[in-house]
Amino acid sequence: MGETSDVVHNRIAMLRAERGISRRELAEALGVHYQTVGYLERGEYSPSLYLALRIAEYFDVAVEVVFSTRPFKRLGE
Amino acid sequence: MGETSDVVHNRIAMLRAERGISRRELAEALGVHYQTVGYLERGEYSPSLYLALRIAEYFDVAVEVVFSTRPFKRLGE
DNA sequence: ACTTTTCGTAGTAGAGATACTACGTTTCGT
DNA sequence: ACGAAACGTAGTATCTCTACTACGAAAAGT
Repeated sequence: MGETSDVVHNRIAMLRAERGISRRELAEALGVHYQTVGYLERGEYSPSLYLALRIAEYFDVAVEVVFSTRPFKRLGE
Repeated sequence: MGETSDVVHNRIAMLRAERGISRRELAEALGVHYQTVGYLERGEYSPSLYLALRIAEYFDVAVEVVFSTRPFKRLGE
């Protein structure tokens, strides 16, 4: 129904920046189109659960580190 | 592309059994149709990331506790 | 035994996710 | 300054997810 807001926030761009890899590299590692990564980072839509699990796996972190129903805090505080 | 198998396994039915709640109760708490929970439990399809995050939140566990790209181990072993 | 709850199956309809192509813009290396 | 790489926008096509209705079967309550 989308009561509060069915938006999923993500830190893909941050994790990617942190590790210095391009969208194309990430997309290739995940086996998806490089534009798909762009759509995800811009929040145009959120990934399937399957993709989300593999993204977290790729970055070697828990799903909640990459995705959240609520906005992530900024780096300071 | 679905290289290996883009199937997502889940333990929704188990968690529900463990806590003694019905599909309808869970569905209501999540704000989804009660049939949707049935489809998920039977693996007819996997939830959106948004739903998956809220399911994990509802059961108060990490996403990886409920969902996995690989089959869960049985209780013994 | 009967009723109610729970679960499964089936079908339609609409929204969302992904692939893909093509072109424009910004950033980076040298 | 130039070319290349990275990023953004736009559009179409296809598949998946979710809602919803209706009906049947199994389990549980009384």
